[in-house]
Amino acid sequence: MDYYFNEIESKWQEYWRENHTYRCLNQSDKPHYYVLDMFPYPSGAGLHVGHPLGYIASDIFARYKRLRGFNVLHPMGYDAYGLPAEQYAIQTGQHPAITTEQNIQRYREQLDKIGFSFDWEREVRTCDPKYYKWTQWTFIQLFNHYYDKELDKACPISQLVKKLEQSTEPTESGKLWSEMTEGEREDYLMNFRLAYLADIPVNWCPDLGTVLANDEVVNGLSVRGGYPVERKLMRQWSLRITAYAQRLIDGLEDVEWTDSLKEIQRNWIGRSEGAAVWFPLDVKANADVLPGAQAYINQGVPQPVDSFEIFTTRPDTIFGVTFMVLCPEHEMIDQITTPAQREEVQAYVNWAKNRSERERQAEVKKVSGVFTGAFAVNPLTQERIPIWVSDYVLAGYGTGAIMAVPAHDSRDFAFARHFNLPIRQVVALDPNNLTDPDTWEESLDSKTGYSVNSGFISGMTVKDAMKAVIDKIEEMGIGYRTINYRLRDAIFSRQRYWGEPFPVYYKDNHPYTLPEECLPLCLPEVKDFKPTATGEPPLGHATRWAWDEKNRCVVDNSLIDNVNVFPLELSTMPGFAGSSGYYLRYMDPWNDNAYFSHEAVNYWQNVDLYIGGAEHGTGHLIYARFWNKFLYDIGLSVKQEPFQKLINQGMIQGRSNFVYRSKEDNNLFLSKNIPGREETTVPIHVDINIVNNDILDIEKFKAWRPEFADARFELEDGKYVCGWEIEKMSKSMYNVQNPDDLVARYGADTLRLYEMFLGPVEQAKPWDTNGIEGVFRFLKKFWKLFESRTDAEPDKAEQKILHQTIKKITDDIERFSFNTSVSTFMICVNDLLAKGTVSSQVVDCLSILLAPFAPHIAEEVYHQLGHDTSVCQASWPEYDEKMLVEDSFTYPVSFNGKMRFTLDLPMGISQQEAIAAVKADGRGQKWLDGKEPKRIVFVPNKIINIVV
RNA sequence: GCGGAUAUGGCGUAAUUGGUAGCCGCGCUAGACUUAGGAUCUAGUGGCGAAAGCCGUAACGGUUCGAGUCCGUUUAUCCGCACCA
Repeated sequence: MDYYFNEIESKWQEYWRENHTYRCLNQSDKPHYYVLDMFPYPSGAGLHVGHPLGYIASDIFARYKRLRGFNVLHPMGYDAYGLPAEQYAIQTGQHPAITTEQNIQRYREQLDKIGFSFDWEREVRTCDPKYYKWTQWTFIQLFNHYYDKELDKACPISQLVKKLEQSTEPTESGKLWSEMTEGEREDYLMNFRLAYLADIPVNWCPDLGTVLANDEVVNGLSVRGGYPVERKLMRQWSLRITAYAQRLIDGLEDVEWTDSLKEIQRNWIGRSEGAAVWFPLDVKANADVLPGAQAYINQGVPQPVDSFEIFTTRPDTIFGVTFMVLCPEHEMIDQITTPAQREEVQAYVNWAKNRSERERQAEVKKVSGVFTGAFAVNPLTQERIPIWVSDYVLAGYGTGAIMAVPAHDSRDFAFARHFNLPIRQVVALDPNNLTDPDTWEESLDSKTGYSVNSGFISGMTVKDAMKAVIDKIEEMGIGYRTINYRLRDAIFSRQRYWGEPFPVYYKDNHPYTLPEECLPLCLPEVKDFKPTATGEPPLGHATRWAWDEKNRCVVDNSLIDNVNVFPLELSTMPGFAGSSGYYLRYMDPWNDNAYFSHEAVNYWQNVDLYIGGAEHGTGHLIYARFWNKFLYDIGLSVKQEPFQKLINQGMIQGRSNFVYRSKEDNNLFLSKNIPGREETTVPIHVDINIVNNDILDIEKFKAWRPEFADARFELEDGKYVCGWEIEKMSKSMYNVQNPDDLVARYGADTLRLYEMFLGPVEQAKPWDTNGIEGVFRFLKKFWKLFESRTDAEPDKAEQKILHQTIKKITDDIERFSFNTSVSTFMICVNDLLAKGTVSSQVVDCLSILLAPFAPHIAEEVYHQLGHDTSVCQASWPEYDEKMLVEDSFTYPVSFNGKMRFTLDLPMGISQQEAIAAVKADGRGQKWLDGKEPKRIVFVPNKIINIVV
């Protein structure tokens, strides 16, 4: 009987569904293992062949772990909130919930056909109120916690309040806590809450009508849609992820991720060690602008404006400072600019402010700036230095003010050259051989030299000088050792509809969170998905928020407590809100009373294996780690790191096919290798589904589009050969391969094996189906092998093949080398077929080995061999070392390092025996030529080398 | 510019981790069985050479009896960050 994959696959998929074969319980005597895929955003385009790549890999591992006796949690769900559904809603009026539901249905159908072993009873959707209740709940916890720097963890804000109540010191605002009004207290606490509201410069995308997080903007364009993004000051919710910067770096030590991904995260967090130094204003030099300066000079009253704080990673170069630079946004520019410079400075600041983010980034090399007329004092040398303004100093990093050392910083160097400012060398690779900096072509940024012209640090290495300078400034009280991070707080508001509503209302303009028992605060219906006429987010259209428990209800965007009416927050949460903790919810998705129970999290701990794309390296994977660490601090999650081992599946690119249309004759198409084709034709994308192995199906091509119905062809060898190119997988290039077609044609098992066979999971690769036949052929051969089995006991040769296969497959799975596993299976089946007979015992064992990879055929074979349970309840076979032992080893024999021949010798022989065997061999006699060897290198089971 | 990675036949890849480079698959060539082949099977397939043999893992150099693998320099490609002081 032939291998009818259709029958087999639908039969077992139904069996698994009916028997809840992959249901996973939270109680078990077995050890636990959690295998997770990054859950997909259900886009309208459906699943393409790139999605299942990671899912197949994780499914193989999950199935393998089950066979190894683990209780495996392997869930799936949907990251269902997102911009595309909402953009579609704006265009068509179709409610995003409906589109999303349809897309989810389609995804589910597609996934089911591939035969995954997900426990669908644990499915989560981020847009489900039962789920986002806990997203909102976590937000409330973030709001109600602050980061205690001494304990180095999040603590309840009530503890901070208690400290403030007991404190006799005034706060930074200058007032005692007890003297503050409620509003002042709320404002003050806002500086500490882990979820806080603040006026911050944000990435505003006018076309999307929302703000975006840093990782959602690339080169000044939005990741979604590619619209321009501008900087804008807005009142927004943010998460104080920067409080966790150090722990996010440290935690990378404890996880098994690739070095490159860890490095991406380290770079994104961007830790820099250095010093903050106060550069006082030179009051005398600025007397004409500084209020109170004359009084200070004449009568010695306190200094009116004290100083600028700068951050530097090169405190050792402080003797080389020749000017200071402020960012255009710096708040003190107005106070220090001299009347003579005022007009010019204001013009520059305005110009800088109105430049788009993209312009600024595109013109990085262009130097611009303006002198304020003011001067500061180098606190170490008492030297007077001019203060400039330039947009190469960024407002968001450090303090927005720098000390410029043009000799040793390339940007300062370019600035100094452009404005003709002095350059002073204070570091040299060779202190005895200094050259005039004015003749330099570039600055000396290296940290390997020695300090020169630098007072007490002259002669020290840069490293020592750094330490000495920091010690000195701390001693003098003019600065301190500090660390800066590039990481910014995560902007958490989106002016969009399709997201989690904030559980927040406003009283006297101050935000308060809803009581927990009021959650979830459901997303209301709106009649329009666009912003309101007054510029409010879409939720401003809502007239009734569906919520009326506990005698409270929300009407007209307002919370009514029967006495007062409070407006609600109208923005929604960003995409990463729902995806930051979903892996924890899978542990206990039915729980209505908690995010997840202590029992569940104590059992599962964290994700053992996480598979997904590296493109989430600076987004989801940072946010989720932050989210988890916060939940850890408040006693919910039990591990500091959410994802123990992480594998990044490589991106699958599209492989486009082309036909070549003659320039003269629109109906004539030339095959790729026709001479002169390149000059006389235009390549046209052709649907890859009507091309097989680069050979065009001419009839299907004619039927594809009316314009090609009368097409004529110039063929080669009777075939039309198409051209091809690797491009992004996209509808417009007709190169999207969806898995359904392949499943229909070859079956799910072939698709699964083929996706693995394509190459290492981690590697990016173009999709092509050129090799899929070979994998299909293998399954047919395996089926043939199964049908030709005998009831005899397996003989020695079979056992050797089998045990080699067990060993190889086991090793391959353990190191995620699934492409070599497929090869191993092929070799095994070829060997057994070549041998002629195979014992059903061997086939039985092979069905278990194959079950993770090709579960349907394995299940069918396993049952036909007389088992009445699912193959996934079998146990993984152990190989027997004895079956693998070779009785001889083939030694390469070399003379004077040159390999001359090989010699089969028994295992475990001694050097004497080996050399005797070489001497006995005719080839050995020839090379020794009667001489005694000078030296013998003998490595058992490796090599025999003879020096003559 | 900084950081990370990769480089092997016509193609995807493999190499017991320093030990006969090219397993497995695709493609290709020849053959068998066939009314037929988008089925199946057999043999061959890195290059040069009639053969013996020589050459060959991006390039050059080094360590080693022995290097695809380790070290150094260079080149190319991919990815991440990018005026982060």
